This record gives sequence, structure tokens and C-alpha cells, in this order.
Amino acid sequence: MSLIPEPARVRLLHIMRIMEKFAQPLSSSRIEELTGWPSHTIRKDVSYLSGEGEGETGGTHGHFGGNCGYEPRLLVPAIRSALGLDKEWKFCVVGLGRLGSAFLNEEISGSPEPEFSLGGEFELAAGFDKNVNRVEILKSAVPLYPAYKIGEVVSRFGIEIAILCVPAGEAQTSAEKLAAAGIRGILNFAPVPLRLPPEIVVRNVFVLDELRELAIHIGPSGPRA
Amino acid sequence: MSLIPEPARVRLLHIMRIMEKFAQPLSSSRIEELTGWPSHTIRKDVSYLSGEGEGETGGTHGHFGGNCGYEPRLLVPAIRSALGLDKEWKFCVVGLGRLGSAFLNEEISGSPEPEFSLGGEFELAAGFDKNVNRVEILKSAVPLYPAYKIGEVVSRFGIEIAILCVPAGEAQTSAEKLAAAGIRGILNFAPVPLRLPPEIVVRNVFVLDELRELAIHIGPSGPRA
DNA sequence: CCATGTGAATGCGTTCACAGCC
DNA sequence: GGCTGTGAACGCATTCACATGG
Repeated sequence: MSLIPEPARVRLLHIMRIMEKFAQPLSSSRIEELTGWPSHTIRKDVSYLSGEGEGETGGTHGHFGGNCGYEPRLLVPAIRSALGLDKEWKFCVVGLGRLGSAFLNEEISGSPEPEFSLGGEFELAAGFDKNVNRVEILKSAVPLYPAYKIGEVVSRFGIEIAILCVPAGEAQTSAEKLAAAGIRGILNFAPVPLRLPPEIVVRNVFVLDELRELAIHIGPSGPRA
Repeated sequence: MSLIPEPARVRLLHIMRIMEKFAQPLSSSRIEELTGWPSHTIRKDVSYLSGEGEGETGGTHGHFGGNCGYEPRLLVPAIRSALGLDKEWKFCVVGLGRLGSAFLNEEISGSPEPEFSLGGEFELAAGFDKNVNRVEILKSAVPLYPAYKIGEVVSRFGIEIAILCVPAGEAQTSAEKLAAAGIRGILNFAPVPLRLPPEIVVRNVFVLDELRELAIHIGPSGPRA
């Protein structure tokens, strides 16, 4: 079932994001301009979709549009369903410092611009913080709870994903609380690796590593060292 | 010079991070436990270092430690130099909303715990925001400036990297300002791709995509769909 | 035994080149 | 001509298996 290579799935994810903002058809070469990935790679990635679950037309041409490019109306749902994203996910934010609170109100940054919305497929269902004061002071459209209620709230609301924004020293214990509560995936912004049962999917965002990778690509004295 | 495969460099980066916190030697199998990467992969990655610039011992054994594992004192500097990280980098934060301000004071989250420090190799040299009010109100150990001073400050201080935390609508213009000022790398948290000259290295952190990738790995009804 | 170290084989994603369709 | 679509060739990272040293 999961025959699509992971790098291809990541690209399809980005392609989907771009297409969501367009109504007109987008050709593979136009997508190349927008993403930097070669057009044949895009075509190959899209071709994985036809090989999968939805063998509709049976022809060898134009599954997702005519000769002018890919039709967002056709491609976006196909990607969503092939990637298993045609589902509503509930997630929570654990740790409401400056970073964690940035995710409240379904925003990613400190601005109310709609482009920052997380979109319809992920619903922010709760926020948690160890500091009861902060929980009560922070204004938020989503309900906030003290950290000791993680177990109760996560399982009651069926929250499956958590964004972990606590300090490094609390990350492991917070993660274990989430695991015990039945969480299934954690997006970890705390700069420490988490030790969890393998059935729990962890994705790390280590800002220091990101800076270092940038530095690697820049090189000591130019774009290519 | 850059013969080390990129995936290997990323792993070496993480290995370096882990070793920085240890004084005792770490064996490849111990690193496997900590990272999940197989020990032979770690050994292969380390072996790339010997093939590169530093052909020191000439032997076929124990470049970076004895028979008890890798010596952090030896391995960490070797990785740093092989990856071109033995240099001080100045960076700035553009956009001081909740997300951007989380990076002030060299912290990554809203907590003053030292583990969140970005370490010695990256120096936060400035913060910028379009909103002059915010620039004046925010307390910070690093100097803050209104956004129109980006060009002046970046070139004067020799800032080479920027963390971009502005709303999507401002991202492209902010990035162009940075580019004109001579920035060489951008860590982009704004959820839009940036169109910049190819000599400028861009690394995107799209939280929505991270959530989606998590969801992909979790699958519709279990760890593996 | 334990550990690292590394050429050689394997496997997989990318790239190519061309076929099919408008 | 444009485009999508896809099997096949290619190249590179991973993995294996074994050599080397303590």
C-alpha cells in the first residue's frame, strides 16, 4: 500500500500545498519553477498516484488534467487520499512558552494573517502548560489545561498528535505522559531526542541543527565550500 | 572536498550534538540506541571523516578513540571541521512575533533553561520587526531594530544567516531585503516558498507540512497504514 | 572476545528517453 | 508543438561481510 517512496511523498505534500492556493491548472514545468524540483521528478511523483489505489481512467494520459497541466481540483484530493490525509486530525500543544503559544489560535506565527492558518485538516484541540498561572492568563480560542490533565484530556478528546514545546529538561517526561495517554505522533521542538515506544511517531525540529545544516550548505567562505 | 553524502552529514550533525553532552567514549552501538540508526551506518559515517582532509594516524583502526568507542574530545572537533562548522556565525531574527521572539536571548523556547541555548557557534546579532512599537517594547539582550534598517545592520555587522519569522504576506519582500543586504542563508519559518538567487541557501520549516508528514507516518488507523 | 574501519554488493530513488494523447 | 505518463538505466546511499587492531 505504501509503495510511494518517502521523498516523493514529501514532494507531493509540498505540491499539494501549492496547488491548494491555485484554481488554474499547473503544468509540471510550472511546478518546477515554483519548487526547484525538475519537471520529470514531479511527473514521476504524480505517476505513483495512478499506480496506487485509484486506477480510474485506465488510459495512459491525463489522469489529473488535460494537456495544460494538472487540475488542482483533481490532483489535490488524489494526493490527500493517497497520503492518508483525508481525515481530520486533532492535535494539542504542550508547553505554552513563546514558541508553544505561537501555535495557539491555529496560527504559526505572531500574526493573525489567514495564510498562517493550519488549514482544515488539523484541529487544535487543547493546549497544556506546567505553569497553572500561564494557562489561566493566556487568551486563546482553544481550551488550555494544566499539564497534569494531559492524560485525561488527550484520551477524552481523542487527540492523536502533539506539538511538544517544553524546555529540554521536561521533554522526556512530557512525552511519556503523552504516550501513556495514547498519543500517536509527536512533533518535537525540544532540542533532545525522545525515547518512546516505536509505535509512537516522533518528528524532531531541532533549530540548532537547522542552523548548522544551513551553515554546511553555505560553506566557510561561499555558497560551495 | 564535499565527498560526504548529505544524509551522512546530517547524521554526523546529530551525533556531534549528542557527543557534545558526553565526556565518556560512546560506542557505535551506544549511538545506535540513542539515535535509532544502525551501528554500521554510524561507523560508515565516521569513516568518511578519515577519508577526508585529516589523514592523521594512517592506521586502519581507532582514529577517534580506542576499543571502547569514540572519544568525544576527538570526534566532535573532527566533525566540526569536516563540516565546516569551526567558525563563528552571526545570525539575526526577522519578525519578532511570538515565534520570532522565542529565538531572542539565544533561546529556542519560552524558557531560560540553558539546554535551549544555541551554543557557542551561532551568535544572535540582531532582531528586526516591521512594528517599531514592538521593537521598543521587547526586552532583549540583543539589539533590536525596525525592519527598514535590515540592509544597514546586516551588512555592517556581517550577519550571514537570518531566521525568518514574518507572516506569509511579508516573507518574500523581507527575504529580498535580506538578500540585497548580503545574507547568505535563510531559515524560513514563514509558510511560503521564497524566490531568491540561487547563491542564497534557503531552508524551510513548514509546520503544516511537518504535521502532515507525521500524519502520513501514523497512517489513518495505526502506525503503519 | 571487544571494538572500529572499509571495499564490495545490494537496493532504491532519480533521471532518462521515449511512448501516448491533445 | 504542447503536455502527461512510465518502464528502464543510472547513480548514489545503505548495507553487508570481513579485515584490522586492542
